[in-house]
Amino acid sequence: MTGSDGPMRAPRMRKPTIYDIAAATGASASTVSAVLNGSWKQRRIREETATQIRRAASEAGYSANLQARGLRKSRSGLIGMIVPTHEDRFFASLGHHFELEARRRDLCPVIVSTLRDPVEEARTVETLIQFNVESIVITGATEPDALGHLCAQAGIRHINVDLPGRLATSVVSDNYWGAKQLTETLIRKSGLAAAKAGGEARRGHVQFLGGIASDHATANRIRGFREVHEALIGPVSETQIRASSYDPNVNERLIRALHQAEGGLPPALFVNSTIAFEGAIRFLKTLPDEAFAGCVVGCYDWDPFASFLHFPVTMVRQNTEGLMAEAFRQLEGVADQSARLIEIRPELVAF
Amino acid sequence: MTGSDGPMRAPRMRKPTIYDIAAATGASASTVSAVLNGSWKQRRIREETATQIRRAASEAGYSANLQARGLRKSRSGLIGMIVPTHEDRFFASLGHHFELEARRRDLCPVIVSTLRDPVEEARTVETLIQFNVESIVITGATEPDALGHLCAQAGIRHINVDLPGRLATSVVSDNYWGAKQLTETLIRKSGLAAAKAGGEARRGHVQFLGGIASDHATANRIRGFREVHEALIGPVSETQIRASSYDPNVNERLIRALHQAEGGLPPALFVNSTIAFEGAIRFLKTLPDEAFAGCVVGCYDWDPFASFLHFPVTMVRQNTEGLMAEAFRQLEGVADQSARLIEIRPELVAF
DNA sequence: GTGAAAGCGCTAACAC
DNA sequence: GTGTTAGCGCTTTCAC
Repeated sequence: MTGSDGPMRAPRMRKPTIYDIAAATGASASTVSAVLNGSWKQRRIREETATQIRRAASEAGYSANLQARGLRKSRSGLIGMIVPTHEDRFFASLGHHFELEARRRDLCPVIVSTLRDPVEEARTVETLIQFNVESIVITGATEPDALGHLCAQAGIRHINVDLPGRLATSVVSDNYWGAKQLTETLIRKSGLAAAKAGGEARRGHVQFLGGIASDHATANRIRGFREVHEALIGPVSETQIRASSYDPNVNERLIRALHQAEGGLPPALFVNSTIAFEGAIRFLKTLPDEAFAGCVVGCYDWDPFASFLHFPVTMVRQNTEGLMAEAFRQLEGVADQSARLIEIRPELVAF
Repeated sequence: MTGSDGPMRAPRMRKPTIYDIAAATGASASTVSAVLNGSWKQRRIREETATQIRRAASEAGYSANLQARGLRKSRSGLIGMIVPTHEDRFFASLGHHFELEARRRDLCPVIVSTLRDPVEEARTVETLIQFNVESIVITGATEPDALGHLCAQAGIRHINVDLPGRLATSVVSDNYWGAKQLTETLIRKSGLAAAKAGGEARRGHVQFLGGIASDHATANRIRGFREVHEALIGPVSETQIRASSYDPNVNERLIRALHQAEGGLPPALFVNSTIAFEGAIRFLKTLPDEAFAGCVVGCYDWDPFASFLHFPVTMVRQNTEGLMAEAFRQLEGVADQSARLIEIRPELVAF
């Protein structure tokens, strides 16, 4: 039993402040502050005083109150990111790289998911601003500009990742390019183009499934899909594109209905996002292996397990590390007023 | 162009404070504060003053400084959680339910991943404490008690989820029970017990792969595995249990080596965690379908895609929602000093 | 080399 | 019903 108020200090006792350390060492609060936060080089403090203070601080279990520091310096050392969900490989990976980049800069990463709910998104951004975060990374927001507006109003640097906005620089995947690559691969593998060239008649057509046609990513993927399809096969009909939702259940129903109406799977299937894919395979797995003989499957987005299904899948793997690295580069760059759009190419992975 | 300093206020201008609103309305700072933070019921403020203040605040784009409020009230309205990674279905799902529970209580959820790095874990918990979070949920920590100690020292309520500690109540999956179920299913499906009973000789044995034998979860799963194995088949040999890492690469090598040494797959394979499974299937997918004829596969943990591989897999799905709900219940309960261990049963999912 | 004092923006007595 | 005042714990001139 030492008389000290050391490491086992009873819970809920007032945490020690610089004043306690000052009193304990006979130094002043400003000296303690300087010693403990590293700003002491400018203050030519005697080595002896410094060590004494540091010892006292560690004995007392002192640890700075970051809210007080933040208030005084009007900075927080926090950097925020909002994502629609963590339960998705793409966003989880973006989050992972966000944390790495943040830590590399001695910032504390705060990621909050908002479930694609505009109200929750706004509330969250508002909260981050109120905590004085240094900057905000906005990913997969339903209304990037509504959030951009909140940030601009508060004078907080921010950047859109994945989905672009007009109020800040945006770093997005090159969805158009990726969709073209994927579509071309699917059509080639399906033999549809060759069949058409040879005058052969083939039942069914290339099907696009999942996502929301009006959102930026899906819109560009559809554009890429359409363009390649038109070049290689011909016009795309309305029913070839079913992009009304990311929801697994909805997409499960869609593919089932499609299968029933057509009496089989389409010769090629372009599934937009692993989330939609998850729904689709719930139905697909009920089919016998033979059902896949005449169907090639592609998925925009990547998942390690999806690469091991009982039929081959070509996937587009987005460059999350590159997206995040570029996002931080932009956040740190000279405040180029113009809201630029930067596109990062994904990678095609075939199995 | 209104003369107002409204929504489009130039970036980086000082954000308005209650004093600005006070000056603009002729009220005092405390009145403004009371009106704007809802604590005004006790202060019987005239409806007229209140609306006037609210209007001025919204015109000025006022939003409270949460660091100042937190400093004054010594609370932050934040609740922290640390996870080893977001790139894993189990932790992503835990995180998701953590956010739901937090929001239901009007707390701002802050999840930080620490990559199973003890140093990063401690630094992160320290930072959360410094921000005065209301409580901390610790999941998948390498050293729960080291973190528990930091929290106890700062008088912060905390709870261990998934991996138990001795310094705080722990809510964990019933790994022992889950492993028994899974092992029993695998042995039954493999026909090993029947073969043994019938005096038949069968090549190979049930293999346990992945995880770290010394960590709590793995240890209990091994215990369950061993117990059922001994009851149904007999003693477990050293080589039947390979639990040295979660790393996909390591486990890919392990299963490959095993396959080579035994000249085929084991009659039953118990893979511990989807992460290890991800590595295992990198090798398994290189094998022809016939290779799986005599091998039944199980995975402790669940992934939607893993349920659609080209061989059937039995999986254990942990009850993340239940774990998190119980964690919050405990955090809110009367500060029962004893560090209890609460186990939540998972669910067996067969495909 | 070090201390005194002001103030970051907010809340909560207490006064009137 | 509303204003005055005193901090919360820290950083930062400025003085000595």
